[in-house]
Amino acid sequence: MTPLEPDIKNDVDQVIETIVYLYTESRRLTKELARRASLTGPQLTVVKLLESIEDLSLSELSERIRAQNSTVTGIIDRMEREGLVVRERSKEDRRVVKIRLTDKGAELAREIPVEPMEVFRQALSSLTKDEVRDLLRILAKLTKKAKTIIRRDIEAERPREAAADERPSRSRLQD
Amino acid sequence: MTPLEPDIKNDVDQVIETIVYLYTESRRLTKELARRASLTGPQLTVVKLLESIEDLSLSELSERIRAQNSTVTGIIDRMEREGLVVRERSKEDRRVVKIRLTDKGAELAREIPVEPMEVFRQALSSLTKDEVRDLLRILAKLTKKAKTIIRRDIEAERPREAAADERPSRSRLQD
DNA sequence: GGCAAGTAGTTCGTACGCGAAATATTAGTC
DNA sequence: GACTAATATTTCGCGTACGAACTACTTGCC
Repeated sequence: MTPLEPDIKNDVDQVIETIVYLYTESRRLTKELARRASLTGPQLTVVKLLESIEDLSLSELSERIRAQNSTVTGIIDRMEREGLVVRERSKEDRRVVKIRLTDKGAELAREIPVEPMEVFRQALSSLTKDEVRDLLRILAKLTKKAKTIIRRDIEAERPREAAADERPSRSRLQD
Repeated sequence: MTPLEPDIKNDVDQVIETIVYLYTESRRLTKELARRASLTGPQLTVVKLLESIEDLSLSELSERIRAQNSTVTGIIDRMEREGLVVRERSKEDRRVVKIRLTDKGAELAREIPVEPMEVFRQALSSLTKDEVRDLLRILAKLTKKAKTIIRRDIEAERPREAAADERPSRSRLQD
């Protein structure tokens, strides 16, 4: 591929810096807003998700908030302890656990008007339609390339010498 | 020409989705690459930072990797335990702790060619120069707006006059 | 000099966040 | 119907990640 020019390298770093900034600040603000309702960031996300969808399995929840099942188990544990949600085993498939808001959790959800990544949404509203389109197009191209790189890189786990053999080397992307 | 269309909301969500995807996948891959050197993601970041700069105080390190001092203390603890870095009290200011790579740490750094956020860098190289410029310009505008929102929102936390009343329960600690 | 205020780093408690292993249940095969 | 593979969730160990409280040291001020 075409190697980067020095000044482009600089722009690239700037782009990375910006994306990291936007992402981390957005998370931080979500956390701050959550704190006012005595919640954590992830808990707020779960509460708002369950408010709109209601009756999600733990796996579905994990997928939505981009976390592993083992992580979500802990989050739900603490929310259950606080009386915000309840676990219910599914009748059709007894392996599945459905998560629902309690009355207390639903009331809390109503009181909090925010959505996760709200900063993004508000900030994006300051862009023109064309800018949003451009942004989306470029980011889409970026994502496509990134997916290729990720796939290649995961498969190239043991490329150098055949000395390594202890790694099963399976790809695990959940997207 | 049409001022507002329903699919703009869709584009906005798409942009958010994409940025989150890029960020989280990039972190995941960094972590994966670090694992091959028996490191964690943050540890890899620290090693590569110290390779290029050498002699950073803990606070400077915290700032660079966008984490709190208390977080970095733990990371350095574990790296010191592994013999990758050493702590050294500064002569000029005995409160300051300088972090340096050991020979083992320096050698490890040399063996690892990656930098954090490497996926971004590689993926961005697939864009044209103009696209990178556009992306940078739009993201800069986005950041500016986001900063305004964040500042406004933080100020709203401590209302100078008693204008807050829609918040029912006072938030306590424990979050 | 002496002391109050500030700064650098650590400690502590809590909550993610992940991967590997364990458990429980369902589906597929003969 | 029993055996096996697959799926959903939990458990466990470890490493971040943060804010509040604490210690050690420095600076500012008199």
